[in-house]
Amino acid sequence: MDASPILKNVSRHIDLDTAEEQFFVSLLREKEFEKKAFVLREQEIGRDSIFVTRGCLRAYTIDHEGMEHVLQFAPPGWWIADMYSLISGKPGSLNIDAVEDATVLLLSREKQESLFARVPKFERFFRIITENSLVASRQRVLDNLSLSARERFADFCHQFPSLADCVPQKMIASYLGITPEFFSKIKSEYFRQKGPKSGP
Amino acid sequence: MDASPILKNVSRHIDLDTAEEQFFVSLLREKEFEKKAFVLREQEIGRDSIFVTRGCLRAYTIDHEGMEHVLQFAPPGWWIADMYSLISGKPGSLNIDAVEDATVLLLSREKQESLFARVPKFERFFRIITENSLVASRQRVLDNLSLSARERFADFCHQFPSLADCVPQKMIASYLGITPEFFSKIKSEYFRQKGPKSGP
DNA sequence: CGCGACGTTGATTTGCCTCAACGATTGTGG
DNA sequence: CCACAATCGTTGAGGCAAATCAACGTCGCG
Repeated sequence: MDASPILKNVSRHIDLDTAEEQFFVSLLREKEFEKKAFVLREQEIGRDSIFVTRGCLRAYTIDHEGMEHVLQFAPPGWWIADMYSLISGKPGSLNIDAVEDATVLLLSREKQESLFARVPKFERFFRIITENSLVASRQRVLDNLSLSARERFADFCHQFPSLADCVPQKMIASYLGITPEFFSKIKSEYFRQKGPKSGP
Repeated sequence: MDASPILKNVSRHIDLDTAEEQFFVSLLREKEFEKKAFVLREQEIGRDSIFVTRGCLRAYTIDHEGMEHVLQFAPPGWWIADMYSLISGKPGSLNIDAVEDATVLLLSREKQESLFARVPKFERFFRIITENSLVASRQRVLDNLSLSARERFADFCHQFPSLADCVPQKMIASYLGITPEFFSKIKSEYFRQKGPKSGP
């Protein structure tokens, strides 16, 4: 298991000595998923925080009409989880699957608690990344309230320029809250005046 | 200053001895705001986490067309802040003002850090309430993606039955992402078949 | 009392959805 | 390695949910 990506991620917010690093890594399980494989299904209990080292995951719900709604994409270096299920211990409503073949590191809630007990700094680490996620999620709420579909599309292109390469359009459309058909129309209109693959 | 509401709030997630309680309370500043007074304006730096003990605050942005978009209401017992500004130290885009006369307790980021240093349990407390906020915010994103205006309205009525009493309709409309006019139409249609103020 | 903010209601418009038909690409079993 | 199906993306015609615009009633407050 190559733990360097996750150690680099952790070191963005806290400093660990070698013993702490080793203890942390000893709690992780590495797992691989093929494209379209489920990491977590709705109604299951999500017991793990998931860190992606290769490929891309996605979290989404299915509504009463069978439509998918994408909550999050997780490319390498990102954390993903059904946090409702994780903190309540109850069945969640999120599906998490692999957009493309992926490798992840899993940290169960149980092991996370023992990590907090032995290396309290991690309490700080997870507080900080949760704060950052909250800022991003709230910004997304505001974007949905205040921006048109075209504006949200343009924002997405700037915020995640690389995701379009590995994620099907219909999933991005779903993330933006529009239909695949309308996404296609917006996109062609957008690149008509910007030139395909950006300007000068 | 009556610190019992905030101590009760804290005790939901961590246990404090008397010395810890006293130290925590010593870091708080109490402040009052009249209806419509600003707690924080956009472009200012939000240095405080805000706990409401009386009245009601609201956080919102103003878009390029001058329209307000409500991100959050904070009745008594709720925390509110411009977390982007709080954690980055940069000017934020949120306005926070009083929907009605309010009393709040302020904890500056600086004092919060000294609190973490002296009583590490608070690192845990804020991690947990941030996790809960994140769950709620993500659920709201999903609601905006998957529900109609009518469904969001009905959800809001169940989730915050008491807010309608102290918050003007146009602010609730803004929170739900609809116009005041359409809110009015939905509302009359909703109560036509449920009876005003709910059934038996 | 009179003014301004708020809420209501109706007529009209519009951004985005639905439905349908059609290429392009992917992938899969023979 | 190819035939075929399945999935995906594109394009157009028509429809609907919610916005906009406008007029009017009501309430709180100076």
